[in-house]
Amino acid sequence: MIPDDLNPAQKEAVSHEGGPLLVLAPAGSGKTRVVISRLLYLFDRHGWADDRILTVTFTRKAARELVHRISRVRPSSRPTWVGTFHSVAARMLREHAEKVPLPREFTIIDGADQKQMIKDLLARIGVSEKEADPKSIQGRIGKWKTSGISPEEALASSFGPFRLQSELYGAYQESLRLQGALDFDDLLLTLVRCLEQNREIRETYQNQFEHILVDEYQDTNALQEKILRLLSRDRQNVTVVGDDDQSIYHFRGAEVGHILSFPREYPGARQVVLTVNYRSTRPIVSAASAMISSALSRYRKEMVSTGRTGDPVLLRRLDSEWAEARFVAQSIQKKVSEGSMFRDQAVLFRMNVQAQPFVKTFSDMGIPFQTRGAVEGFFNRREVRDLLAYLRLSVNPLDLTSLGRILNVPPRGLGDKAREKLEAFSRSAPASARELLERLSLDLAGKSRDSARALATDLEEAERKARQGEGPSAILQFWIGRTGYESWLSESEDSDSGKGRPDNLRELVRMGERFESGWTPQNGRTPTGVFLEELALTQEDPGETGESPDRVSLLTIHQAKGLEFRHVYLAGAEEDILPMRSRDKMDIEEERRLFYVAMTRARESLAITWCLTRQLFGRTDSSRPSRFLLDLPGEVVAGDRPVLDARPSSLRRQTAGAVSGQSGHAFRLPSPVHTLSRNGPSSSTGEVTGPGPIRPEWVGRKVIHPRFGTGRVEEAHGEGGDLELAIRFDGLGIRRLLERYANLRVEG
DNA sequence: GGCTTGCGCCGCCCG
DNA sequence: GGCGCAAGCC
Ligand SMILES: Nc1ncnc2c1ncn2[C@@H]1O[C@H](COP(=O)(O)OP(=O)(O)OP(=O)(O)O)[C@@H](O)[C@H]1O
Repeated sequence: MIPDDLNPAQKEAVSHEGGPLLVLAPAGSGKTRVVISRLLYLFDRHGWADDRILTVTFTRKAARELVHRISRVRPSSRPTWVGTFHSVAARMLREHAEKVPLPREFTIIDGADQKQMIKDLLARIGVSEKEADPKSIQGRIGKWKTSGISPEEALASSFGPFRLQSELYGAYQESLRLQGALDFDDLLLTLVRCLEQNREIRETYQNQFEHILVDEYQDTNALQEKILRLLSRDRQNVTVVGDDDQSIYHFRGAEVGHILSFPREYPGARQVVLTVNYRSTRPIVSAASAMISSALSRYRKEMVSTGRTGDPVLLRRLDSEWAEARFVAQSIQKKVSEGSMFRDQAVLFRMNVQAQPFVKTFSDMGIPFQTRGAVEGFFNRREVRDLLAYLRLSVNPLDLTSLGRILNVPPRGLGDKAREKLEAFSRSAPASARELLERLSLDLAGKSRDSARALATDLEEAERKARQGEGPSAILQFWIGRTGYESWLSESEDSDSGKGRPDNLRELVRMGERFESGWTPQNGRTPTGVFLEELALTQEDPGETGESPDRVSLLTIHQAKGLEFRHVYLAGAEEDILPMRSRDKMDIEEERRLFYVAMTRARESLAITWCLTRQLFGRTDSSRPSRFLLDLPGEVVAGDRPVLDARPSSLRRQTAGAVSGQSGHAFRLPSPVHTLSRNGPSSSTGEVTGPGPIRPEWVGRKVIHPRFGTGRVEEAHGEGGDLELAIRFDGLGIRRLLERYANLRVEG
């Protein structure tokens, strides 16, 4: 019943009875393993049916994986309540749609739809996007929702610039309601309200769930915490598992306080501590422990390795992001030639744009890879979003945002005029898309009239198809045929931006087909409805089988959470990237945790790279090594030294070679106190001069930059190609640039 | 009404 | 370097 190879602490956690349980443990210590074993244990021990335990995972992929692993160990059982808080909420809300009340086929909208709606609302009240930035409004609404603040409450307590935001919040909610739509936060918020207010529904679930397990508990937000409490029986039948050092979603409202105060908040809680990192070799464990031990305000945990030896953590400095990609590509090929698979390896980075050089380089060198960014790119293609809007409308005819999107796409004579009329109708008397279109046709003449009528008829047919259970592929085909979308695309296809658009349509249809072939009927749900929900909740191909082909993974660190790879390459360990400099504030502690999460994904080998220069948004800047590199103990790293060094690169390479040695000779890095942490990266404001000869003759010169315009040199150091200037540009503040890349014109 | 063109704006992390 | 949007032309 309990796997023999678990250690005593793990076994204790798995078999704990009576009262809430917290497993607070470091990376790779087998927390997820404990969740799975405990799930199986509880089913066996108590003979509970498949739907009596709720397991909450952080991603849907983790949920799939968990179900898969369970069915492998015990083919007879297939837990039916496994998912993210969002998907669990969506499911519960649909089960009780009439009582909430919500239309059963409510639409789940993503961030992009959300932004579009806010833009539409701003346009409606005649406020320009300069006066009110849609993105910050979106963010504000999200914060209000996560704090459980209603539009009325927001309005009552806001003043000044927040006034408009809170008014918009109200309008936005009303618009969602009329359209039968929920955004991500609404899924949680609506469920919280429903459970709070409806005792019957609450008790149904409390009775149903004998136990609730939550993985990655450190990254739950306030609403998710409320849901957990509401679903539990007096906070007793709950197991939570997590690591405060791996809390990396503060930016979207997660609060590490939930895990830290669990023992206080959940009466009688038992806490189990795991300390052995089974995942990684000793050097990786040591390096990661050292780097996280400098974190502030953490729950101090021990992390010990199994003693498994391995190569030191390889540090590598490169000239540019292209050199970085080439270096990683070569390392990957080397590992493959030594017997590893491509799928054993992953490249991790802080932000998606960093994937680009890797994508190009890997393609050129014939290295198979997969990126989430490409998938996202696909779903953000205009033609894909258009077609999905048609599909959404077929399932939920109240979805006027989708109607607005496709009203005149392809062009059918329903332009701005028609749109205005439609707006007016829907405001005076809310109605379905079809009703509105019929109404509109009465108000138009000629071709436009016919178009509106035809669209209404088509819509009716599509709705019927969806209701009768036709799958997404058939309905997509129907719309492609009816609208002539494909031929419109090929006609209007201009040289580059239209490339491959028809292919994307076909790919979308194929996705639908794949989904249908794996679809098993669920009570009361239509396949097209489920397809759309899967899409909304994952932004992933719902037809994806879950088998992993032999490809290298290109992932952001956030995406890599909870995963492990034999070989990991952490790219872009640079100031302003990791840690990332954000416009408003930098949460250096969260950045440190990100670095820690990245390192601890590696089982056997870890290489960390940084670049001297990097092209971001079309301009080349000099880059400095991440301050976090200085926290890695010299005994467990090899390779280049992360110091800010302005000497010519030829010289630098010689020195580095002499120090590092190829075969992994350990060396001791200078103590951080005496080097970078005092006058290096932490002073990215630019007052401090970096090493290298100072070049006073440059200071005070006026220069012209092709982008930034005129500026004055404030500081200069370094020679030849490594001459670095700190220039104060009018209105832009100080920028540090390498003279050789900056294309400067010097005046006077 | 529909299409082109040029300009401004941005820059993250996500269910 | 790429996208969305407003202006301006057919
Ligand atoms: N008792 C054990 N003996 C051997 N290997 C184990 C044991 N427990 C866990 N492992 C292995 O250690 C690795 C990490 O386990 P798991 O993913 O469950 O850790 P985790 O604590 O959830 O990690 P993280 O928090 O970093 O995501 C897995 O490969 C797992 O199979």
